[in-house]
Amino acid sequence: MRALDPERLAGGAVAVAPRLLNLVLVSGPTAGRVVEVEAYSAADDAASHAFRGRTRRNAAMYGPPGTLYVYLSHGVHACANVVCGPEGTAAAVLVRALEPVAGLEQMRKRRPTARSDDELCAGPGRLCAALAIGLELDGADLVEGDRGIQLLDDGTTPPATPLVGRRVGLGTRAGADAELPWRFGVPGSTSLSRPFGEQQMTRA
DNA sequence: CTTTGGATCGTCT
DNA sequence: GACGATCCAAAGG
Repeated sequence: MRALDPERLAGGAVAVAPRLLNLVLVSGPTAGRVVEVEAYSAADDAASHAFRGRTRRNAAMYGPPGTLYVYLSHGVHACANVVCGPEGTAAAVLVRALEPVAGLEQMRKRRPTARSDDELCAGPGRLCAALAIGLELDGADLVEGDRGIQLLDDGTTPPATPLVGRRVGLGTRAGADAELPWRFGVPGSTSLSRPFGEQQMTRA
């Protein structure tokens, strides 16, 4: 296990997102391997929280690459993003699913509704619950790991050919391009939030 | 299996 | 005052 090379966070959300696959997110005694992510560009992406400029909520997105951006979804679930470069552009990558690696006992206690270990971190809200990632961690430095949460490289390289698909759950915002293939996954993973490919349209 | 609606609250209009 | 980058349980086929 070694610290994340900052170079891996340079280059914009769409370029960075697939490169984050297979890194390990560690939060206290719990840890999971990143198996699914989504890119959120800023100025050119109506689906991004930073599309309309800086606000109190999205301030962390304007921090340096490697900053953790946590927001509350539907007043119920926290979702975690990794801010990437170039610094100040407010580009970020949403972590959508992890494969549980350590602290499974703790995760099961935090997520009693999970039917199997594969479901513990299979979803942006789910993984935050399993790793106890809350709003209080917004703005943490994932490279230094100063606040008990860190992104590490255990030597596993990103998949040469990641799964690619459309982003999930985009709102009905005018201008948001739901067709963009900005969702990436690790082929064969059994911890994805949902399948890739020409699948369901949970939104009409 | 698919579809539907409720929960719940910080943020922005 | 409206609305989610979601999750889950319940109801319907």
